[in-house]
Amino acid sequence: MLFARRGWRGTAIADLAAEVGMSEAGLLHHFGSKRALLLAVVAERDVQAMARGDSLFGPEGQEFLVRFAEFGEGIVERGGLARLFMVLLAESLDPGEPAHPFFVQRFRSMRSRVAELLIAGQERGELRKDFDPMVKAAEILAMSDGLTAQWLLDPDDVDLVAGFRSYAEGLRRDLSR
Amino acid sequence: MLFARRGWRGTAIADLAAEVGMSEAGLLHHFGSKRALLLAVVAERDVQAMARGDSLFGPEGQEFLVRFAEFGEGIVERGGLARLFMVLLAESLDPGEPAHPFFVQRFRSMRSRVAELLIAGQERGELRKDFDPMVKAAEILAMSDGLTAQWLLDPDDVDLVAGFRSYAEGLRRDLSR
DNA sequence: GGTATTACCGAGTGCGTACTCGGTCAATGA
DNA sequence: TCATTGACCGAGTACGCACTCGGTAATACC
Repeated sequence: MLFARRGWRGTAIADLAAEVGMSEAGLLHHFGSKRALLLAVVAERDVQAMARGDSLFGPEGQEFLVRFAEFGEGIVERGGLARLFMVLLAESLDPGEPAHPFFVQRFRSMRSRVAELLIAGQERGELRKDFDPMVKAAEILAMSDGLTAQWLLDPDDVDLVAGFRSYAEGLRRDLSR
Repeated sequence: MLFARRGWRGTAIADLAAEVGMSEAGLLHHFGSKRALLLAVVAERDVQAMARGDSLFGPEGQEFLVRFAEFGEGIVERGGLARLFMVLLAESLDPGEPAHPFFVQRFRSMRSRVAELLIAGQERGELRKDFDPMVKAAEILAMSDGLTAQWLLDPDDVDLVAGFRSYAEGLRRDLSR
C-alpha cells in the first residue's frame, strides 16, 4: 500500500488507481473523495490489526506480559501495517486532519484495554498495586510504537525482537508481586 | 513552524514565505530548493535540541535516570520541537526521502550516547551488568518518543510528565545494583 | 563615483493533482 | 425485451505548487 510509503498527502489517486488496476475516476466513483478513501483504508486495516491484537489481549496479568515479549516478532512479520499506521498517525496529529479522531479513539481504546489486563493482574495478586494502570498502559504502547519507529527507520541497527523481550522482562521483574 | 503542523509535503513554500514575511522567490533565493530548505531547518533545530539534551547527557548511571524522570517537563514546555521531529521522522522513514539519512544518523548517535551513560553506570557498579546497553538505550528513546506521540495526539488524555516519572522509576528499580 | 555583488520581488511556466462530466457496457429485474 | 441501475472510463477543468527569469534597489568594494 502506497500510503505506508508516501503517506496520504504524498500519494496521488492516480497512483493508487494504477496499483489496483483501475482508473482514477473509477476509484473516485466508489469512495467519493480522497479523504473518504483514507478513512476507508484506515478502518479496514484497523480491523486486521485488531484481529491480530486479540491474541495478545486474551490473557491477563503475568501471562499478558509473557505474550507481549513475543509481540515484536509479529511486527517484523507484518511491518507494512505498522508503517502505515505510523505514517498516517504523524499526518493526523493535528486536529482537523481527516483521520485525527480515528487515531485519538484508537489510542484511547488501546490504553484502556491494556490497563484492564493490568488491573486484572493486580486484583489476582500477580502484580503490584502501587502503580497507575493507565499510565503504565500508555508506557507499554509508547515503547512498542517508539521501538517500531526506530526499527522501520533503520532495521539494520535496531533489533526489534530483542527490544520487546528485554522490555517485557524488565516489566515483569518490576511489576511482579 | 508550519512543518510541525502540516509536514514537509503538506506545506507550500508560499506559506513559509508568508510566515517569515518574505516572498516565495526570496526564500528560494536563499535555499535553492524546498528540499534544501527542509534540511537546513532540520539541522538548525537539531542544534537546539542537542543543546537541551546536553543537560541530560551530562550525568551518568543512576544520576542519568534521575534526570531522565524530569525530561517529560522539558518536552511539554517545547512541544513544537518534538512535534516537528515526529512529523518529519514519519515522512522520512523511506530511504530516498531527503531527510532519511539525517534521522538514521540522529537515532544512531542518540542510542550510542545513552548506551554510554548506561555502560558508565555498569562500570561504576551502580547498574546491573546483565543487560545489553544498546538494546536498553533503544528502549529508553522508544518510550520517550512513543509517549510524546500519544501526548501530541491527545494531550487531554495522556499525562506525559507522569509517564516519564513512572517509567524512569521502574527503570531505576529494575537496573539498580 | 563607478562597478560588482547581493537581497529580494512580480510575474510567469509547466506540471501534478483532486475532482467533474458525459458517456459505454454489462447485469438485473419486471 | 426493455428499463434501470451501477461499475467503470476518457477527457476535461481548475487549481496548487515548485521553480525560473528578468528586473530593482541597496550595499560593498576600490
